[in-house]
Amino acid sequence: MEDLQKILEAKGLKNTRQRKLVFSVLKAAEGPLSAEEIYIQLQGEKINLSTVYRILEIFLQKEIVLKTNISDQKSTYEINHSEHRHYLICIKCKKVTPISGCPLRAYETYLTQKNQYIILEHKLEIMGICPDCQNK
Amino acid sequence: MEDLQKILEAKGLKNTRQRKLVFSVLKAAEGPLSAEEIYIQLQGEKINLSTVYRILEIFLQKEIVLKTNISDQKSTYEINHSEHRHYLICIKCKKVTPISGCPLRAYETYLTQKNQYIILEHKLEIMGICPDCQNK
DNA sequence: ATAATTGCAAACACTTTGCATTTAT
DNA sequence: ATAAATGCAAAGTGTTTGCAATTAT
Repeated sequence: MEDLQKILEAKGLKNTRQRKLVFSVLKAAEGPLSAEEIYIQLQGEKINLSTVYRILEIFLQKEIVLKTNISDQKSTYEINHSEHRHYLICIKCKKVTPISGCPLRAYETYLTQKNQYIILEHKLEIMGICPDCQNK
Repeated sequence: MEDLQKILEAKGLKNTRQRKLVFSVLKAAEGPLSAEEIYIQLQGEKINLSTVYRILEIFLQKEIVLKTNISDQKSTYEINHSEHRHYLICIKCKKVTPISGCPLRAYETYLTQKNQYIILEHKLEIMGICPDCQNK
């Protein structure tokens, strides 16, 4: 957790109990989590759901987390390992599996040239049926 | 619009005035539209926003449209040209530009083998700054 | 000490739903 | 004639906000 302290300090943010909590939940998570999922994992701790939202918002601004809209309504958040990641999403059990590597670097270069776009980032989500659900 | 009539008939759905309207707006659109954007384009016509939502929902089930969450909150919809598409999204003006071709077919094959996943579909969104906004 | 952060409750934005009425078949 | 679709208003989610109280520096 020393990570966080330095990061926050460097960005002029206070190292509060609630921020540590949210950060630790995200750090331990396998995949992206919604604000509510984080909040639920913190039952017993004194923290408000709106505080979770505010923390995620400021973590996002400071690029400590990434935000995605994998599923329909809820946004989800994950630690921003600068090396970026994509996920396989099982349409049956909703399990989210990280995949290593990104197939799009070369393609981005091509697109930049063709469309005169300055490309900053991309989101890729691949949906399918996971091995477990195939055997049901 | 004869398209729609046949499609609906084949799926046991009624060919209503409202469904024709929503379909025609989507057909004319350059990129994905939110329910509200569709509704706004139909001002003057007698149609309710909740009807737009219901129509989009049933079009989605019947695979007449595709649904995405490009931006934060609102879902957007587009005609399901079976040949699938991806978009460049300008982070400044929010303009959505379709790109031709999909760079992921080969990669999907590779993933299937590596992860034992049955891959059904994917979403790819590429964010950047469009040529117009670069000159501002 | 003081500026930033939090909790709480209330507001907001997007979407869904129940039910009576209308419409396409 | 009848089952499906719509309009309307009300309820449901997920998220944001104003303000007073608390907390990290």
